[in-house]
Formats: sequence, structure tokens, C-alpha cells
Amino acid sequence: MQEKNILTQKQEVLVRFAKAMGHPTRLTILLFLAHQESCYFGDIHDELPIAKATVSQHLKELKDAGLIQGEIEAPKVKYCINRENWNIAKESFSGLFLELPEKKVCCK
Amino acid sequence: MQEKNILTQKQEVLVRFAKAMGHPTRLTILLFLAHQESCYFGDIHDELPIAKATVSQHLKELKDAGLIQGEIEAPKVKYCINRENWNIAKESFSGLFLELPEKKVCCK
DNA sequence: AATATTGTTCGTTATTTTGCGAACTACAAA
DNA sequence: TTTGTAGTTCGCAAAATAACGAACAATATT
Repeated sequence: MQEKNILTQKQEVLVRFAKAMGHPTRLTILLFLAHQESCYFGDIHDELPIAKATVSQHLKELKDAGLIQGEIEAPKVKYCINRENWNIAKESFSGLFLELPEKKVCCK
Repeated sequence: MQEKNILTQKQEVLVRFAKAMGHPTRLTILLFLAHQESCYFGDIHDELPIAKATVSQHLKELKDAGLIQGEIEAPKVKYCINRENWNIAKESFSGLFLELPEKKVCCK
């Protein structure tokens, strides 16, 4: 029975990335932003079968997680992948998956 | 406004991995299983400040996502990282993070 | 057969998440 | 200054998630 501090700061950040990516709509948005040239809210909304209020909410969550960033280009808003955090996420996940040694004593 | 099929099968699998990893307790469990020699339920439970029913539930979710597997070793249950899916997850995430081109027209 | 050990499942409660329409805000254009 | 465009925020409802204790199931041991 531990008290707390089960995870390091970095691991907690990883959890937040994972949680943000763990929804179909949000992964769709991330993939869209990674590829498309147009990153305006309206264009994102057009790709999705959900209300704009909901899209806005998902964008907020992605932003809070640090995976994207928004920029006002009045009267529009342009969203982008946050490259800095994207790279941090990349490293975090690849680091995680490397934590399983080839040979491990228990289990197969 | 799309209808459906927003994500490919592989991308949906990625969402499930991400969702499973997007909880502190579950990431803790994954890290524990990746490192420790003892993978019995009781040992996992001992690491966590939560009820065994809750631990069991989280293990079920990790198993449903495919990240771990359980094996009865009566009267105990031994849990392990599912290496096959672990590698699929590794590839899926690294593939995702590579989807952002270095140069992209919109955004910075 | 009875008991102990180890986890899982059930039923419930509290919280969080998802989703929507309506109202609102900010700025641009007329 | 009024109107239009583009998104965000609010308030709510429904669904999903997280957590627990109690009951249950499966097997080992006595």
C-alpha cells in the first residue's frame, strides 16, 4: 500500500497525453492537424459529425494536454500541433515502450 | 460532416491503447509489470492504495485493451505484459508521432 | 468435507466525460 | 453603428468511469 507519488512528473504528463489521445474524435483531430494545410476551427468542424460546441471542447482538452495550440486570426482561430510537446510525447511513449526488457524473469 | 469511418482499424486500436494508458493507476500497473519479477495480483494490489475490486477492474481494462494478459496459477493469478500487443502499441504510437511532417504549410 | 487463500463479480454511489443547443463574445465588414 | 462571421462558454442531460464493500467462485490445504 503506497501513499502517493506512484508516478513521476514525466509519467503523469504521459498519462495526460494518453488520456487526450484516448478518444476517437480527438485522435481524428490530431491526425487532421498533422496532415492538413488548413487548421481553422471551421475546417476541423467540417470533418466531424458533431456539434461545434463539442468540437470546441475537444480542442480545449487537446490544448490543455499540450498537444495542440490555438492562435486567433480574427475572426477565425487556427489550431496547430504543438511541436515542442509533440516531441516530448514522442519521446515519452517510446521511452515507455522500451521499459519492457527483452528478458524478464516472470511471465513469458 | 463525415458519416463514420473517421479512423482506420489500426487507429481505433491506438485509441484503445491510449485510453487504457490514460489513467494513473493503469500506467502504474503497466510500469510495474514491465519491471518487477512478481506479477501476481496480490503484489500489484500491494503497490496501490486502492481496493482490490478496483485493481481487478483496472486489470480487466488493460486486458481488454490487449496490453496485458492474465494466467491462472491457482489460487493466484499472474499478470504479464502482452508482448505481442505491446510491440503493436509501440509501432502504432511511433507511427503516429511520425505523421507530423517536419515542414508543414499551415501553422508554425 | 471443511477451511483458507486469492481474485472476480455484483450492486451501488459519486464523479467525470461527452454531447447538445442556446446564448454569448470578439472582431470584421458594410 | 449595425450586421455578419467564427468560435467559445454556459447549462443541462445522458452515458461512461472510478471506486468501494460485500458476496461469490475456484482451488489448495487441512
